[in-house]
Amino acid sequence: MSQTHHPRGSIPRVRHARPPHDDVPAAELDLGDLVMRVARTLRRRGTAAYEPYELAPHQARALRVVGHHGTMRLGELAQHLRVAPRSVTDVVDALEERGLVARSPDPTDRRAQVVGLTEEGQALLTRVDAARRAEADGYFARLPERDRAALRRILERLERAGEP
Amino acid sequence: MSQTHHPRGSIPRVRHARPPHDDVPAAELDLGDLVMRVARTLRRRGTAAYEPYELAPHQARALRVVGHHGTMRLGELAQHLRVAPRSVTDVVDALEERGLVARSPDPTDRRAQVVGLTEEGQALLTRVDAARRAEADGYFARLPERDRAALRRILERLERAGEP
DNA sequence: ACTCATTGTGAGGTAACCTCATCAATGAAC
DNA sequence: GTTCATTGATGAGGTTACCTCACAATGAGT
Repeated sequence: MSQTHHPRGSIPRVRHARPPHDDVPAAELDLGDLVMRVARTLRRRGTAAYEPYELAPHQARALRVVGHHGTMRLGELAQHLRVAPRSVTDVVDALEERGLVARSPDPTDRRAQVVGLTEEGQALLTRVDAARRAEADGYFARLPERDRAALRRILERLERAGEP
Repeated sequence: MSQTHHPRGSIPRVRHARPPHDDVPAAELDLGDLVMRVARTLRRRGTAAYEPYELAPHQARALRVVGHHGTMRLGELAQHLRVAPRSVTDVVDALEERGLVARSPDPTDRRAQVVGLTEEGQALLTRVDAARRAEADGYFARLPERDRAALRRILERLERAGEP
């Protein structure tokens, strides 16, 4: 039962001793700080939310992208995740080691490889999607629907614009 | 002029070989993903923006908090930054090593210490603030004023609400 | 005096990134 | 057909920004 082998992209221990969080006013913070702050909270919550599945947030994200987008090249995945190509190797390694995704040679280019969900990955994705929805409900539900919509629109606009 | 000693919280090399960033549509992304995405962009830009001062983004943030808030305890700083108390020790170590802040014993409690800006830290803060403003202009300026205000309001609301 | 909580820190660890160098396969140019 | 720059993925190695646990020194309550 005890899975003692934590090969590479594992999630050994997630305890989060209730990070200090009083009600320090968010004054004098600029937009950048605010975003980072929310991101930090999100990462913490995400880590906890995906813990039952033994997925790190980033792994879950990759799983979702591959699942929803369908089989794709590693480089493509990197673009979607907005990280350096090298970085996806690790994520895919971890997911593959758990049998959630599988690499296979790209038939059109023998340098490249494509990643796709396995049966098991597909199954987990379903559950993860549900967890994600619940998680989002738990955090973003603080906002009225209007604000959520506005937030989505604004953030999309921010990231859509050409330059990084 | 080359400061070859990179003691601890140094920033040796920040090259960022133009992270892959085509125009992958932000579809099927939930709010959480979007926030993380923006955060990632911000961190990258922040790293670059603060590079001239040899400050990591987190160090710059701490410097600003201490500067604007005035001398404070380490634990207090942790609360403001929303990180575990242990984590500020490192940040303060790094800043202190560069002579930007100084620890001194808290007169009211001999267990505690307080951090404050040094003369030099004050001077740097001024410049960093300017850089930060310019940086924000470069990124958030994509948004019309209305959206920026909305974003700020929404994010503050999100973080204000009690639980993390 | 005795116990319990709190402050900061040493030790040690993780996730999520990155760059650089390398290697194989491609594809265009000669 | 052979050379050659480019590209896809990865091995090696590094950084930041977090975290937990254990502990010494202090302070506070009984």
